[in-house]
Amino acid sequence: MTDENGAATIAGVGGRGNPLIRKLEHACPLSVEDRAALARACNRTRSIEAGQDVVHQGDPPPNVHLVLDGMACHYKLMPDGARQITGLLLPGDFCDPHITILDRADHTTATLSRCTLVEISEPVISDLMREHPNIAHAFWWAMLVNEATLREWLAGLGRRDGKTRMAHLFCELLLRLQAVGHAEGNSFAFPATQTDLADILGLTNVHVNRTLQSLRREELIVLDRRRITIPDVDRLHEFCSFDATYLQLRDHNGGR
Amino acid sequence: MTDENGAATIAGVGGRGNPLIRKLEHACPLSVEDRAALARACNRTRSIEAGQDVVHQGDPPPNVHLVLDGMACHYKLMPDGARQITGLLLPGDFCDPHITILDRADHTTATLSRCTLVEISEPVISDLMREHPNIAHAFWWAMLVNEATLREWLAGLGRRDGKTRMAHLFCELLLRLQAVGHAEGNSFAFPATQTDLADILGLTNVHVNRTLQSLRREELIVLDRRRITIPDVDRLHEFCSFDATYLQLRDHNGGR
DNA sequence: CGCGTCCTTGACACCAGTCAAGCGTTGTGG
DNA sequence: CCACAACGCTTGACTGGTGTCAAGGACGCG
Repeated sequence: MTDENGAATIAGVGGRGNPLIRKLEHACPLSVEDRAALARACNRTRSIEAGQDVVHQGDPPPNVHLVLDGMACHYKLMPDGARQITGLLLPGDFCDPHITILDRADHTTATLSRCTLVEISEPVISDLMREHPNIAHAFWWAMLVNEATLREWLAGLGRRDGKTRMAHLFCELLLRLQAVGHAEGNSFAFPATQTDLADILGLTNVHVNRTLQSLRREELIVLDRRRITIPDVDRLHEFCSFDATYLQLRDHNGGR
Repeated sequence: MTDENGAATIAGVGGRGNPLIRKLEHACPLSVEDRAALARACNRTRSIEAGQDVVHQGDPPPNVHLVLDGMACHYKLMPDGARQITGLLLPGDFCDPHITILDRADHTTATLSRCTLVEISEPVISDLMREHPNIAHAFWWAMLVNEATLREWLAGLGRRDGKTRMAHLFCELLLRLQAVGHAEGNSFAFPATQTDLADILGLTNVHVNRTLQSLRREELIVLDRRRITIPDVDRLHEFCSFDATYLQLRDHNGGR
């Protein structure tokens, strides 16, 4: 389970490349000390392959997991075996820092691609928040953005059809990945399978396939070898009435 | 806007009848001082009639609103005018205590029935949390339960059909209302219209009507003059595979 | 080369949406 | 006291977005 390409990764997460730092700087400016403390908390990474459960529904809540690279998710299993993904964890994302307050997890955390993770214990989180007010503020901010995203997804499942729902998701992913420097222009890696996508959107894999084709036919997206490119971002935004307010991102790539 | 039957209400919220205190005691036991501090924060109530917006989507985040009586909700308006309710506020519920971190609200808060509300300013919240560790803990708990509920609703919209979705909602409401002493046995007031219910469940009012009839026909619920009675709770739970874990309630009516 | 996983396609069924009309209750004002 | 409007509830006929089932194709991996 230890990281194979460890050296490169560790070098990466210490500097400006650390997606956690990039993400939190959308909340408020961080001092050099803040950044150093965050980098220190990220020094023990591990790599997990795709499709692995990290925390099981019903388990007592474990340490906080942070994604440094790859794509993970939270999901719930319905009694009939259906799966609903309730959140995507992109680089820089972590599950609730105070999750340990609860008795048991209400959902499972799993990887959708090979992931580089960091596990941070509750005391370390608490120390970070106590000694670095900016970090405390940023953690709060991240938690509130998580919740706002949950509401946006809920509204989408309730009131959008499959096609706009999917388009909306791609708009969100592009922005979130750009915010942590994991997009290249208007394209980003999308390692999830169509079945995963179906479990995000509340559809079936068959219908996802058709919807995807429809979006491609209209050239709203390009999907090639698990990479999504959005040829005309404005057009896609207009198509699904995307409003990024809920993500609470500052001017992208701006920092501070 | 001031409370008309003010005296009675204020007397009520000071004692054990205060739904906020009853709710938070599901998180951890509260001392006499904790309870007194909470009661003090609730001393200025106001009454608002049904169907009024309290905080508008896009407004800068205002004070924290707490519901003492009645039913309110968070909703989002879709570009085509459709409404999706993303959360129900029952007695004892409040919107995120740290909402003021964000620039602007991503959703609207509105009443579904005549409501008794309390507005608490951010500094008061901060003081409460600083000087009463139990209250701080309980606020965290409440926020995490909110989020877990959001996930449960999301899973329902994605992976349950209309009938079980509705049944599941009624199971949740019964438990939440029992937890704050606003249910009578297995029945509770449900002031929302069928259109409101549709906006909660992601359905149309027409379909809600049919679904409701179906549940009544099978005697899973009784609905009479805006009051819902559940004749056989176990049967309803089984019907929709209800698992109350996400609500994180201690033994009901137990306290501590 | 053979197997597994994922993607693709077609035919058909059904849950839920749309449109439209009618009914009941409540509240209001002439 | 009745007329009338407003609102919420109910019903029917029809449509359509998605699900289901089933089969085959493409690709990667051992």
